[in-house]
Amino acid sequence: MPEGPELALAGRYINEACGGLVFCGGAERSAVGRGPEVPFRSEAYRLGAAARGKELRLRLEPLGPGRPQALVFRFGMSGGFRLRPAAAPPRHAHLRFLTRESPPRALCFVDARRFGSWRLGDAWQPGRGPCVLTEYRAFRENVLKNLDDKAFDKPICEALLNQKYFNGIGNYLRAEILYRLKIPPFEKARTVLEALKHQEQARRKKNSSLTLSKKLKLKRDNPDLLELCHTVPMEVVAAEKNLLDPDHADNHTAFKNWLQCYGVPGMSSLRDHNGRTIWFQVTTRASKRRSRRAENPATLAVKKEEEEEEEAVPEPPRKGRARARRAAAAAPASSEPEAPVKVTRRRASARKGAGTAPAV
DNA sequence: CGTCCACGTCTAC
DNA sequence: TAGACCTGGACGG
Repeated sequence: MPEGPELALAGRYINEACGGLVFCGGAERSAVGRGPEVPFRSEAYRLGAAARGKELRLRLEPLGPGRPQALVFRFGMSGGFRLRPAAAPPRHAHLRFLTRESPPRALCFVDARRFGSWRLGDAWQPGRGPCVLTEYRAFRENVLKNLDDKAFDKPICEALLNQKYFNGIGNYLRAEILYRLKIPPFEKARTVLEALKHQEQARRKKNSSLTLSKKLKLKRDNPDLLELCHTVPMEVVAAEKNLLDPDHADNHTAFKNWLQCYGVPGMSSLRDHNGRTIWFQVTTRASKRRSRRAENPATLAVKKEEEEEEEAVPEPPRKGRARARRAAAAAPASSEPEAPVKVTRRRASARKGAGTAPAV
């Protein structure tokens, strides 16, 4: 579930499904939940939610006397919220808020892997930047004003996971965003982003004579990297229709269909320096020409025809820097030169699971 | 059965 | 920059 869009959707889900409900009692915490007991109890209270990047704030507002209580959640790899009959809570529900309905229901914070957590109070985690979804202006400025930060010494694909600057971007979004512009993932972040500044200025000059509506259209049709950090996650939020049931089957299917790069057959993948898989498309001179011509591709058709050509593989990480605990697979023999890094190119026929296809 | 992989942080050599 | 923290799904033998 959980990158910016999923947190935003969880917030909407809570507000829409629970906005009209009255809750009562305290917050029931499971024995293993990664968060504190919640010092709150009320005979009648309401819930409201707001998301910022990869955090979600929940407010418990008593209808009668009593002080409100706020909680800030992070979802880790598997967290989310569900409203369920209180008698049949989902597995791994670590915090539950009961409604006053006749057969009561419970809004549950569910998190199988327990990398998620909550804290008391309404403060966002200090050090996380503005939300790419809800604070676009501030987000953009925060990046462009701080390009001297060493965070931008890193490859763009790694910088995009830095929540100090890209609060809400995660592993699938970084792939989808870079893919839209065909930016090689291991290009230095500062180089990519400095270019935006100049580009911004150049365009402003060039377009100064155009009408406002033409300017807007130009901007829409040629989004830069930072704009995509906003619009791409917005697409996910807009696409999800079954808000009231986060685990409705259609949702997942729609999401899978939306992905153009992450985990998609035909795309390539590498481990970044933190051992995370970065998905991207190997670009060739030919394919660049092709996509420039196509501009608004009937995506599926374009993907299919992607085939063998001499490739301009992005600068790979200097080392395999792979997973945590490897079963001593690749021989550690020769130290440097041949990086154990594999560029995997999946053909359309390849099996669906990630990491299956043969290296080329 | 087993191994590998997963939408994310954290902290400790 | 390795791990640690977790469960569960997909796939292989």
